[in-house]
Amino acid sequence: MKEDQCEVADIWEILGKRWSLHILKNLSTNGTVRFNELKRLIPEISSTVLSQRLLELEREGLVSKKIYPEIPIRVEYSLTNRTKELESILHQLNNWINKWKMLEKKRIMAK
Amino acid sequence: MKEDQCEVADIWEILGKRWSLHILKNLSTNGTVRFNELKRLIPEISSTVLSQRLLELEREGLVSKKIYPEIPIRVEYSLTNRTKELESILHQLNNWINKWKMLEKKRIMAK
DNA sequence: CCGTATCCTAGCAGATACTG
DNA sequence: CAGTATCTGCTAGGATACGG
Repeated sequence: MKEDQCEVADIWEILGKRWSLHILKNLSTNGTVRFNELKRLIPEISSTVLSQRLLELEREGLVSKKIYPEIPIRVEYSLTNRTKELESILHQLNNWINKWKMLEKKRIMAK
Repeated sequence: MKEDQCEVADIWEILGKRWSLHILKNLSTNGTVRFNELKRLIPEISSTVLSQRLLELEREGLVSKKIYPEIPIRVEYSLTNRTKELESILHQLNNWINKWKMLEKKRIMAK
């Protein structure tokens, strides 16, 4: 009885978490980003959560992490190849939402 | 500064909630479904939560509700036209996940 | 600079019981 | 039948402070 829907639920549990999408989106548009840079790009996020999300995303193979053992240390995050395909899907989702919000506005104005 | 990403996050907050996808999926495959029918299709869900989710989904225009004032009362839920487009996106997402899980398995077996 | 450890809090999930 | 009301955990998220 555990069919495909459950799998979607799995990924949703990762992507559905707060900030996951913000992170992916920022990596998508900025390419390679450092930890604090990311934090500046998403000002409302806390280090704790950003760290957690990145760890999860890395574990799931959605984000790759590169450590440069310099002083001070430098860590760079980017999307993996696998995530590139996801990008297009997210893009579609985005379009869908925008279209839908526009219609929403029209409906309200029409009243 | 509230650009498109924020909108995606919005929708994710709805869809990302527990059971939302299960509900949409069931409506997708069964077409028109009554409250208790839905509850039977998702046995682990409670009335409280099902009711909440349906309300949220309805508010967001993802689900339509039709009330037949019979006795006993009959209420039917179904997807809206707008949600149909979403279906295809979710389907793609599903494919992506499955593909990705297969690769995952292969990697583990290759060890 | 890049995080982890700690503690605190809000809100969600679920069980149960009850109404039009 | 189709819900709402209420109560109780629980845990994800957030603020803060500190360490490699």
